[in-house]
Amino acid sequence: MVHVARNCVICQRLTSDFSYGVDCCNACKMFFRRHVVKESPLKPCVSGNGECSSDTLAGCQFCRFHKCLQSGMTLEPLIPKPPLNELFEKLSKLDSYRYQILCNYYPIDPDLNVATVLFFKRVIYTERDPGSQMNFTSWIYMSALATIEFMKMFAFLYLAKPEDQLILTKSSFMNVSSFCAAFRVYSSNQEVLSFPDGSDVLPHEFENSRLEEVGNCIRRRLISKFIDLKINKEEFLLLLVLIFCNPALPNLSETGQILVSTYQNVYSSALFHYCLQKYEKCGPIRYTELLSVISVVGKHSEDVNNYYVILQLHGLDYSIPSIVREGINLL
Amino acid sequence: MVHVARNCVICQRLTSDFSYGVDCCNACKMFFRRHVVKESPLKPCVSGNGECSSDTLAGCQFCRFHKCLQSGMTLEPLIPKPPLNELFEKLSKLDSYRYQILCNYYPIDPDLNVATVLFFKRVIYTERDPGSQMNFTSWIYMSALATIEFMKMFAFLYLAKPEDQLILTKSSFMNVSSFCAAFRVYSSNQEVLSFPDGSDVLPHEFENSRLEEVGNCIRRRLISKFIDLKINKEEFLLLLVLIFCNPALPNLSETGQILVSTYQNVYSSALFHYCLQKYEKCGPIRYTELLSVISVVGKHSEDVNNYYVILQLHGLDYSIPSIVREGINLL
DNA sequence: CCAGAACATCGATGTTCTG
DNA sequence: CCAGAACATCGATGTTCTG
Repeated sequence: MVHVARNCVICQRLTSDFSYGVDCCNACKMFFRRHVVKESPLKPCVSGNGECSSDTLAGCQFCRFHKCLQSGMTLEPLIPKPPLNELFEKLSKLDSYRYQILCNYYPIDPDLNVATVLFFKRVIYTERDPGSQMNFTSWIYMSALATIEFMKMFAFLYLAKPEDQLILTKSSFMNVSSFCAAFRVYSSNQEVLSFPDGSDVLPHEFENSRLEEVGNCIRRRLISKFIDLKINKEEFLLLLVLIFCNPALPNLSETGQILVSTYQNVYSSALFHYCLQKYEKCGPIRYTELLSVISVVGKHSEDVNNYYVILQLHGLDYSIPSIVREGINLL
Repeated sequence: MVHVARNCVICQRLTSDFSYGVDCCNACKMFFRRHVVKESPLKPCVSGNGECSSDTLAGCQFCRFHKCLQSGMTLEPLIPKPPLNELFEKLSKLDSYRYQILCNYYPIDPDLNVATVLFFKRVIYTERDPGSQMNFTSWIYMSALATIEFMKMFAFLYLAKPEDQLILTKSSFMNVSSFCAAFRVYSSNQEVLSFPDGSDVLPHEFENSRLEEVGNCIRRRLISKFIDLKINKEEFLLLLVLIFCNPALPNLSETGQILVSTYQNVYSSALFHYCLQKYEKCGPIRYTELLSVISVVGKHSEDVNNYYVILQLHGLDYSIPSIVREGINLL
């Protein structure tokens, strides 16, 4: 038996190994493995443009990792998959964390944008005075922020290229935010979307029949779907993650698509297993029903988009924070 | 005697030390010391915007180092100062390296810009076929590249913020390039600026009395100054560095000014010591004469600027590579 | 008391080895 | 033969100690 030396597809060093589906040296194998297993964020590209050449690859986590993805290294089996109860516990904690921020904090900066919230390690918030009055504008501002902070807790986001992180966040934080609000309202047996203090999720200051029509869809569509399906907390939590694990976004890079679709797989298979466990032979049907919630979220987001377009046409969109505009423009 | 604990001005940790002129902990002291002594390039800012907060400072070389500079830490005594003969040997090597590139290489990319050459670890060049014909455009293109590659060898450049690196490079590579060409021509007892193959440093294709006038200043001004002063290789090498250690550039950040003026100090004091050693009591006068060369470089650069403005006005600037345009726009 | 050498620690990376 | 645990190394950072 002859060992044929080939070049590592990542770093070009000579190797005779075939690991994770590609010809690569042990060092690159372990590098990739560790980052996926630990989900530790990548240091930014050393050359600044994500185009380190192979002789500098070893010094640039970012380029090396993305070269691994691009070369087709097996990603999915390496992703940690805790038992379902642990997973739900973790997701539930993250969701409470989101709700904590939403209800109790306010940032010092009154007009943050998505990129700032996403790329700053720590945005500075102050605790809200319990007596402080929230209005429509401050509620949607805080909803956006709390949701983005929630999404930031998913470490895999930081394995993607910064531009992909931005695309993913911008295109889903509004959906995630509505989805969470809808589940809170549904859990307290109400039927109309509202902010945590019970106030309306849409501005009230004008009358327009078309606005009212779209507004009512926004207020009710998601919640009635929840009622139909009698969705529970566990199902809610996994769907929540699936909403932003959407690889079909325009402009996502190749490695972005690989990452997102792989994580989508991981979470949807968790959902599938949960359904089997809970509903036994009806599990597969339940699973399909649950996935249909995601298309309802899509419809909801069209409603929101339409609503704001109408507002804008009538020049009534002055109270919309710019971070929310960023979220809507992409829907 | 009571040790009063204060906060490190860099990282806020408690400390009772006073080092390099500021209240700072030993860790920050050693961090700063090592980077200046080793002149090792800083890893890019982790948060991407150069605004890491004090709790993340320890993880971000870039922000930590610039906070050190900004807080007024003593920089100059830490800069390595080799004996003059070693310094000249080093500078001479770098200059030969520059000339090697100028005469023997050509990049694969025919239209590189300053930022790319500066921030790429390694631009890809191929060896020139000895028979390959260089024309005006390819010569000024290669002159720009070789000069920027030369400047990149000065490690202190990479302690500055990327935006300052760009300002420094853009505003001096044309001057450095002319200065080197002038010295080469002067050394071979000629009086008219030319490229290494003897061809003219200005394009020839048009007649215009004003162009001729400015062109002759460009061709002769620097060289006649060298002849006047009988400048030698050592003096040339130190002046060369002083040309781009110019802290008086517009838009240079505070830390950029600190860095550049400190290195300017180091090199001008080396020149002063050389003059004392070589010319003894006439040293100080010689030193002053030599510094006056720098203002001649300034005049030369005005000539070049005027020349290209005239070319542009007549629409005759089509053969100027864009990297050269970047160098002229800033003069 | 401060500068800097020498030593200690820690995290990332690379290599060897076991199942 | 490959996956991954265990061990080894290296560079950056932090602390102790000496002059």
